[in-house]
Amino acid sequence: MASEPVETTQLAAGSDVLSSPNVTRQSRVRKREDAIISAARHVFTTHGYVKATMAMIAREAGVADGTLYTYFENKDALARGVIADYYARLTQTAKQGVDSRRTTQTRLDFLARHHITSIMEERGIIEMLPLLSSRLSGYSKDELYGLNKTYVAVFDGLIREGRACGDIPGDADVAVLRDIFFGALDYGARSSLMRASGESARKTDITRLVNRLVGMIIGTSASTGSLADRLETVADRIETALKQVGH
Amino acid sequence: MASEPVETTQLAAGSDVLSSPNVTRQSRVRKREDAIISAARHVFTTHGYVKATMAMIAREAGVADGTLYTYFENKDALARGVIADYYARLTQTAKQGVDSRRTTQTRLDFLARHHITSIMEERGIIEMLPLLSSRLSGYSKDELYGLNKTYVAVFDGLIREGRACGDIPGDADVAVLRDIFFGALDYGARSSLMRASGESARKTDITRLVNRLVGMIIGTSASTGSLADRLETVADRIETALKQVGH
DNA sequence: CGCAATAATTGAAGTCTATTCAATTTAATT
DNA sequence: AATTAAATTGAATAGACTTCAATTATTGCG
Repeated sequence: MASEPVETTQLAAGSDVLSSPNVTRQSRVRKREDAIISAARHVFTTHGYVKATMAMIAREAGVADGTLYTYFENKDALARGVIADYYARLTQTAKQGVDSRRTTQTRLDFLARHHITSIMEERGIIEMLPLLSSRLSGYSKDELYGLNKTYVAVFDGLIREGRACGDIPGDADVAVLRDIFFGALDYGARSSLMRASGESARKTDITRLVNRLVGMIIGTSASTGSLADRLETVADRIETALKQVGH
Repeated sequence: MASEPVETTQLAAGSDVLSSPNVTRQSRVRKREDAIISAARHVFTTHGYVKATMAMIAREAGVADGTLYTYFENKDALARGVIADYYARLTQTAKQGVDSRRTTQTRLDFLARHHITSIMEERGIIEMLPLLSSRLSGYSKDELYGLNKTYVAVFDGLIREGRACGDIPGDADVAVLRDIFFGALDYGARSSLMRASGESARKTDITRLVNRLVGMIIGTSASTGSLADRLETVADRIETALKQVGH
């Protein structure tokens, strides 16, 4: 429809990004990617994934709309980029904090506080996760799956170490403890923010939850009722069998 | 641009919805609202909030695009409608199941299983929640906040009753236990689905998590007649499974 | 340094989707 | 049967994501 090549007016595109000597192309590209991710993080957290627009992000990053697409395939990929960056930072600071502490209890305590605090601060980011996790299957191929795995590995290591030196009793599946730990913290973050009470009230919320949680894990007494356990296993099998009959 | 009133061809709009006698307008409207919510639930769960389109929903509900907007203000409101409907059903079945059991242990156990099972089945629905919760403030005015509150009230009541009759030791804040309970179940549902192992593996995941969780709250272990309690749990589950086969 | 080749950037155009609204059909009422 | 009110329709609108041909910037080389 449009016929003539238009007189484009583009002036001084990257005027602020570069201008210092010996910056290689690669370094400038990396810098721009950072700028885009920062802008995206800001826009996503303030407006939410749905209402955030690519135009807003481009404007805040100081680039044209089209430029975003040379760095990220689409809006989805951009959001995933933001989350990936978040996980990287989270894992790094978590490891650091854990390493600088000695006892199992203080380490667990730190990890819990670190997690819930980060979540509450950058809540909008993790909220995008379920949106993006490509409908169930194929998620394990996703980069985010791996990043999440390395993050929670910090917790897993703590548990195993704690067991080895007798600080943590019981033999519950680490996966179960992990679900309880992170699940409670995520949910707790949400509900504390929703109550929307003041800063100090939230502090109290955090302390109560973290203490309880760590206490439960460290003080867990092993229920060794193997007979009962086996009974439930039997129930599992009966249920499965019945369902198969149904179909 | 378009000038002339067009010869519209609309034929037999509600031909399938009505056609029985003494259906009042109100009842037809209610039926149509149900149809829309059902269609929306289906489309939202299969495609996710973002990729689901109003046109898809309208088509599946058997109405014109515009009709959706006489029932729900916009896409957001429609999604909230779906969630509200979900919560209503969830609360009803939860209450019912709890009331039909006697001991604190079996009740808690049922509630946990009921929750995680429902979540896993209709996972896409609750995943929309964070998207819709109007950015923090003002959420307490939201209908969904109230519905969630009445739902978790079932758990709260259980805890208080359990304390009153000595089944649940300790004096931890109920809010903290609630965060741990529902948080662990939500998170556990996600991670079990993500591992995407088979049907029976997921059953085992659920059993492990629920047992641990209930054990932690009740104060655990094989102290007082837990074998008998667990036996009842097993009976519960067999009954439920049998009922499902029946349908 | 000048020039060709390559990479990055741009923004207008294309396409798809949520939402509106005037016209129309259907139900309730007198 | 006629009138009033409600519900429904679907084409039109506006705005968002994404593409791509044209343009600009950067690198490598003689």
